[in-house]
Amino acid sequence: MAASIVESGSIDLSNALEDRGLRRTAARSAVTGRIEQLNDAFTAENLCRDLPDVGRATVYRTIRHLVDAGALCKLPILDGAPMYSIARVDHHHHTICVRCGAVGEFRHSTVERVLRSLEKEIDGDIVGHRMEIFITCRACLGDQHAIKKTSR
Amino acid sequence: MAASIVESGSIDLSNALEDRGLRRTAARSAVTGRIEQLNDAFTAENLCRDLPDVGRATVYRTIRHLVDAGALCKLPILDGAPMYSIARVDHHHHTICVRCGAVGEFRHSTVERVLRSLEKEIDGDIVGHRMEIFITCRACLGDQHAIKKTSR
DNA sequence: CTCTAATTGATACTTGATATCAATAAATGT
DNA sequence: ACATTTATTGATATCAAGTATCAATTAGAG
Ligand SMILES: [Zn+2]
Ligand SMILES: [Zn+2]
Ligand SMILES: [Zn+2]
Ligand SMILES: [Zn+2]
Repeated sequence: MAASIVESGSIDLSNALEDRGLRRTAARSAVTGRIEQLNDAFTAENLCRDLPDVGRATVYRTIRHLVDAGALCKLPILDGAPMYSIARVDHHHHTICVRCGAVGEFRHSTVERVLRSLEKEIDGDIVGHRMEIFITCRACLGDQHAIKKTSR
Repeated sequence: MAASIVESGSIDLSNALEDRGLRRTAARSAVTGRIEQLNDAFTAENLCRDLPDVGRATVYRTIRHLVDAGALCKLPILDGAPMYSIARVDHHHHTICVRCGAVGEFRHSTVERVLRSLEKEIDGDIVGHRMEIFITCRACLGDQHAIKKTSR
């Protein structure tokens, strides 16, 4: 059930696919390899550009498998394409730098406690939640000349 | 500075536009009127369908103005077009029914307290946040035959 | 090595949204 | 009321993100 965990604590992406009964192919290895090489969150188009020899459809399909497997988090961005980041710990939330797009993770038990206390107040059954904190990251605070990494 | 407030506590949409120096036109009144008539969150395409005599560009432009004015909340949905809902109170978060798409609002001071306590932990300056709770709403719990309202 | 089912990727298409720009309508001043 | 100016409109073209199709290829089982 639980996917393989590598030293860093994050899920091994190829194994995550294999665990779902998917074949190990060159195209999928190219995609997972590239994602693991990246340290930051990325968009599907980023990957397509980085991997011109892998078809767009395959890039999108592989990302979808990884999200379904829980190995990638899909972060809806207010305008434009969603970003993806490797899910390094089990349950967490994200920080997103509004200047450079860098994505971080945080865990805070209080967030979950808030949910439990809201259960009374909310007119229905809670089935999930999402929280993002928008920040100006340390790097961007120190660099007045920062440019959006995700060039569009 | 603060936009006009009507009895219900929500912002009057036409006034919100006027407050931004925009002209009061028939097309804009049609859009704001329709939004106020709707009780639920909606997509841009919903409005276009409901208002065939208003050009798509105008519908999208008017929505953008209303979001900029803070009169509408834009809710990024994981797949597909964002939904919009009237901002009824100043600062709040949203519940989204995963079955029917109904959007609600909630306020909880603990959420804001969590943020303050995270300030130490987060590597940068917090500039904003977003939280959504996914629910099965009361109506959907009682109705096994519920159909997604947002037909696609 | 063979066979079968899964996978790939070029292409066409869909959807959501924006840019263009001539025609129209709102505000302003006379 | 009328002329002038400027904002607005909306048909159309275009863009962007992502999916469907499907013949050709390839992985994995036997
Ligand atoms: Zn994550
Ligand atoms: Zn940054
Ligand atoms: Zn519901
Ligand atoms: Zn809040």
